[in-house]
Amino acid sequence: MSFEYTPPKYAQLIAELERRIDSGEYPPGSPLPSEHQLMAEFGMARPTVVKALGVLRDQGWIVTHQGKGRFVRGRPAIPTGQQARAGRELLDRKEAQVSSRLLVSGEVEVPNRIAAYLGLKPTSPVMLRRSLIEHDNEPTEISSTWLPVEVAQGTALGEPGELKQGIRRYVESAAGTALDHIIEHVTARNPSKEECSLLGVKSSAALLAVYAVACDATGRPWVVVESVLPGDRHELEDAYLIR
Amino acid sequence: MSFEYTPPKYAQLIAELERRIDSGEYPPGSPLPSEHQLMAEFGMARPTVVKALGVLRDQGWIVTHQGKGRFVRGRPAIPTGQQARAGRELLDRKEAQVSSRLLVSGEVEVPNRIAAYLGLKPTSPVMLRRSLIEHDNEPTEISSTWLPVEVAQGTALGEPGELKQGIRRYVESAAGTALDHIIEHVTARNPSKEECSLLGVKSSAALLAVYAVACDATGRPWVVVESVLPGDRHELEDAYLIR
DNA sequence: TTGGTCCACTTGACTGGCCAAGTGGGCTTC
DNA sequence: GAAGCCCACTTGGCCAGTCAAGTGGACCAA
Repeated sequence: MSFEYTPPKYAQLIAELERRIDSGEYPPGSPLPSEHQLMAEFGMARPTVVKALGVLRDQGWIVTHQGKGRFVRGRPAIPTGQQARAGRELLDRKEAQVSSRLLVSGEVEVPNRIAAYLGLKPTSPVMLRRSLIEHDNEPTEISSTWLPVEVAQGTALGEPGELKQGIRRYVESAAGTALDHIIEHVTARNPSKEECSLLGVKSSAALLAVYAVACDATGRPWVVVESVLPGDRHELEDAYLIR
Repeated sequence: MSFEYTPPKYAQLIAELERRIDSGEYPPGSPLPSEHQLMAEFGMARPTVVKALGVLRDQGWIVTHQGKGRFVRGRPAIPTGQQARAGRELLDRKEAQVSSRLLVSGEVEVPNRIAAYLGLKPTSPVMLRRSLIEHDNEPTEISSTWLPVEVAQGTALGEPGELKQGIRRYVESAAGTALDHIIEHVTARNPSKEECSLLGVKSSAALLAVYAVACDATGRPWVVVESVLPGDRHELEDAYLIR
């Protein structure tokens, strides 16, 4: 009895073709072997070859022209859809991973913007957990987590202790459902007095504010994570295919 | 002879299942009909049904559990991967579509940031095309296009006339290759004196600056499009699945 | 030389079938 | 009654083949 894992044939073909493109054996712009040639070389049926090539096309490795063939597009800008979006990183970041100092953890009256994102009335109470994050002993970011008090009850998010997991875990267990998607808002604004002293910037400085609204599959928002960064020290980067 | 277009069977199944999910006939969390049931209902072979369901899974409509079935995930946050990224919109926007006033079109010495993005030496000449864009008779955005003079020669990008197509068309014909991907940088900063008067903001205001670097498949940058927006009037929004 | 036809080659769509693997309920057996 | 086996049902992977549609070069005829 053998317990070895052998990946599916089509996955092996994907890996081999990716390797050849990456190594320069199939340079950008060059045609790939035709379906029949790949069938012969790898001993697969045509649907199997086509399935592998379809994945490579969806991932941006190749383009296809009916009647002509498939052509190498070059190394995808984003390694297989795994781009590090700012909002997702905020949700899954663990407090132990960064040098941070907890500023607030408790109930406050909800600010207008957060109320709009969470679909709450203007004076509702919300749980706020706010930390100052430092890099190289310099304050570089204020991270705030906002969620309705009903959701926060029973979680450790209102406690002063350090969180052992990312925010997403806590919210998903309290919500009883998986978080499905993020709606990200990016804007620029001037700092408040508190932000001036915390970040050590002038009151006329430009701050980059990122709001990540995490929703379940029905579109209901559960939590908002805010990240405030000095604009002169930070830059958001994102890469994607034009298609 | 008939010239009617009939979409492929699998695409018809995709459309029908999307409709049923959207209408609430298949509510979130509920199981989809099994492959055999769909085969019987729509008169398709199994691979055809599976192909349609695979697309729905990739687009985030459903999740699958081997041995159990496929389950509705809810309406995807992003309609079919067609999210409007800021950078792509800048590249394909046509000047006739927006109310704009051309400020600059000609050669200038390259700024440091643009030189870094384009991989040029600090004092190289570059072509700059800059417009002030208005909405509701109010200036709301300064859009600048930067590209190496060698690329700009022979295109209409240096001419004062209105561009008939999006920037991407001009650059692709001059480059002789297709633009493949965009690397987007977002940052916040204070306005220059010129930007103050053009946008009608104070010198302490916070501006949102978006830089879209368009590259070909080999990763070579061809053009940088910069968009400067007052932070208090604009907000970038983006939605994506958590996975 | 020019124009058009034909054909080989490519990918796209689809069928009908096979076996493997995961899940869960019912049945048998102890 | 409880543990374990069996089986029906599900999706995952794969094969052999058919027909349609797009591309481009070879070839032929005017």
